[in-house]
Amino acid sequence: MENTKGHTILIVDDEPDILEFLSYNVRKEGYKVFTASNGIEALRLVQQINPSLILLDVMMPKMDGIETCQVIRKDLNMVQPVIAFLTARTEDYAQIAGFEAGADDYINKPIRPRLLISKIESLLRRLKNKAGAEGTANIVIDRDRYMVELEGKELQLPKKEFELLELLASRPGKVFNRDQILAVVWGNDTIVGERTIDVHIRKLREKLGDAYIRTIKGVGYTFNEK
Amino acid sequence: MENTKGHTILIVDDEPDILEFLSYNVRKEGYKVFTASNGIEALRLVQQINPSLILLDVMMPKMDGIETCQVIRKDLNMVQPVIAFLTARTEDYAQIAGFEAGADDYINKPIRPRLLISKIESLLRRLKNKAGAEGTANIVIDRDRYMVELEGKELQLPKKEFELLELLASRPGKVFNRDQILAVVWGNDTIVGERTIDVHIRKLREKLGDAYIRTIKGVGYTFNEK
DNA sequence: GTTTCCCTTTATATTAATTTAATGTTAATT
DNA sequence: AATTAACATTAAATTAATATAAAGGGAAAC
Repeated sequence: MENTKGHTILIVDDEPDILEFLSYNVRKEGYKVFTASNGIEALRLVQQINPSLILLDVMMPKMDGIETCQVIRKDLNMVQPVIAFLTARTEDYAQIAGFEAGADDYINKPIRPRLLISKIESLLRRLKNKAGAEGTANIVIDRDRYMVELEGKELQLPKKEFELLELLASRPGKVFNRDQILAVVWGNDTIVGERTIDVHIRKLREKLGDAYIRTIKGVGYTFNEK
Repeated sequence: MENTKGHTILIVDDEPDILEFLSYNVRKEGYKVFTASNGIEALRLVQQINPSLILLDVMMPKMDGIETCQVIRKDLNMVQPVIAFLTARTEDYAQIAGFEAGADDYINKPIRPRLLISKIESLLRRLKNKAGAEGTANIVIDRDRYMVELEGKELQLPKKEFELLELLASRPGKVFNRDQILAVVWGNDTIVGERTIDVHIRKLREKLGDAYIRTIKGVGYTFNEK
């Protein structure tokens, strides 16, 4: 397991003393640290340094933390960083507004270095898991090579099974009914018996494991949504 | 090396939207990403950043992907990167002279992020193992002499067999269906019987050994893949 | 002019994918 | 709790796809 060091962290606060105190302590742990003293400045920097984590003061002049967070979260072209708010204990309203803006965590002032570092590590660990399994299964379907990659394992499937899985996995969570499956995988004109789909589902489950395809009785089948 | 998996990837496409979409998705995985919007720009960048992998759009103004690829391949002073072409699905395979230009892979548009990442990983893995130790077969194809060198042995092949093998080996792992094979090897207009391809496959297997060409029943044939 | 070799076709065998059919299980409904 | 429709499961039967061997035509080589 790779450690969490080597990440870029952006710290944003309008008070120079706090900024210096925080960056000193975080840098000491081996992280690459950048600083900004307000939201505008932060937004400019974010583009360039692509931080994994932003520590964002809520109360700031010009553009406050919540607004800054919202702007970042709206930018779909950005690799979304983890965002933690720095709040004074008294600002309890900030928590509510903050979560809506897309915050991942809160750190209360005054900040104790030990706690800060431990929170940073925990947040970065969470970031790492985010990429892999978040709800939907980690499946790749390569039509070119007629290959299915599930949780890293490569699978070779017969034609019908491949196409059935391709359909189901094209929209994880969506329930496909039998008519839809027949229309896409078998074609609208071909007529097959009542149990044909079931048998193919069975074969897929044998190969993938039972966890991926779920039966919604009376409705159809759905992929994943673990 | 902060925030990267240690590989530098250059993405080249003339459409800003696609460029942004791709670089976002690749960057998210931790690669160091550079972008260029045409071949000229790409060539300039390549010198400076020494990418491990280039994703290269085929259709571009000024200098298209194929030409760009050729220039890179001719530069003997360059650490040769892996090059994957980005192609629209409509672009007829026969008319893409890509594998003669030295491409390592093709990725069809529209591009699905999951598949893209999986292909990038597979290509970079292949780069690591280089010299054909594991993975792709060690085959050299000499178009001028209709000569194939496989694992050290030299083979003289008849025209049709040669061209069939050349096609299959141009993209190890890709499954070519009968229509694609007919279009490229026989030409779109000629009509041959249902079993002609099989017989040529048979002859190739006789000469190469059975291990290289695999049948995907109902789909087509593929070269190598272990 | 004969021989050789490549390409294709044809006929039949072989293999694997797909479907059917028979029976067991589950879960919703009454 | 009984009923029933929907689905699961297995094995056997069927079909589709490809493998293989053999043979013939025709062009190029000798």
